[in-house]
Amino acid sequence: MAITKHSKQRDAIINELCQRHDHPTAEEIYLSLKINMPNLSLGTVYRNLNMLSEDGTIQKISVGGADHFDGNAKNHYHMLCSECKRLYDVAYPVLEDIEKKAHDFVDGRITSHTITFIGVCNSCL
Amino acid sequence: MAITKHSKQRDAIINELCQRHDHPTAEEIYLSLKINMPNLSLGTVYRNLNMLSEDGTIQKISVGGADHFDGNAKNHYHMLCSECKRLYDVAYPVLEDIEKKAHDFVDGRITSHTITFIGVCNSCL
DNA sequence: TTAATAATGATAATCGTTACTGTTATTATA
DNA sequence: TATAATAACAGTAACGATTATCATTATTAA
Repeated sequence: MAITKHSKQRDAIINELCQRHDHPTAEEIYLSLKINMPNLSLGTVYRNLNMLSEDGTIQKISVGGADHFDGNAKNHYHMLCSECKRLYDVAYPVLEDIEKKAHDFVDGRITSHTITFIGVCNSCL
Repeated sequence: MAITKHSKQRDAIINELCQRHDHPTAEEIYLSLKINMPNLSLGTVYRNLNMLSEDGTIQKISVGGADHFDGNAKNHYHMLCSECKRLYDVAYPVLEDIEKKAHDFVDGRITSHTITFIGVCNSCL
């Protein structure tokens, strides 16, 4: 089902996600918002995050364990700390031509790409 | 717990994973092996796949939904078909210097990287 | 050959996520 | 601005993937 009607809950979810840059999980967003919206439902958070990532307003990031969400819809890269499992933005310039170049190595059509660096963040070192 | 003792089950899992190139899930491996090992346990498959991927013998690939496993431990890239969710190898040359280059954009140490192309495979087009 | 214990099979428990259901809020129209 | 249609909601049950537990079996070293 596409988004047609407005809702306070969805506004709050988008707002929360755009204000923080730590790529929270659905449950982390839920816990943050529940303080001021005591009868918010976890299912509502999941439903909205999925709708928003399907229509390209936000990004869903699957790196094992729980999915993370990113309010920045523009393609960019991430680093996953293998110790604390936190996910960081990496401002490495996006490889604009990699999808075109990769076409020769693929049987099909490429629509996007992701790069994830794995390592250990400074607070874990 | 690190691997110390030998087991038929682990041999069979490694063998199965190295013979096929379709990046099966734990359950797919389990179902294949169960034909000739009727009392193989799914937990055994998971336990061994995790141990093997921890010590670098195989790769675990998390792309949403169930984890996939790859008997080729050398770094290489993948394409995920957004239609059928199958995972394909992409023989795009590995960007040997990207981790060094990315270091400037990261607070921490990078140990590896993955690239996943998203698209639609030929059998779905 | 025996003793120590890693690894197993079977199953219960957990975790993240989705589906269901009756109620509420939003929106378009009279 | 009342009414009707229905998207979105809260609460909860169900689900699929994975991990944990535990008694038994297989491997290995002495």
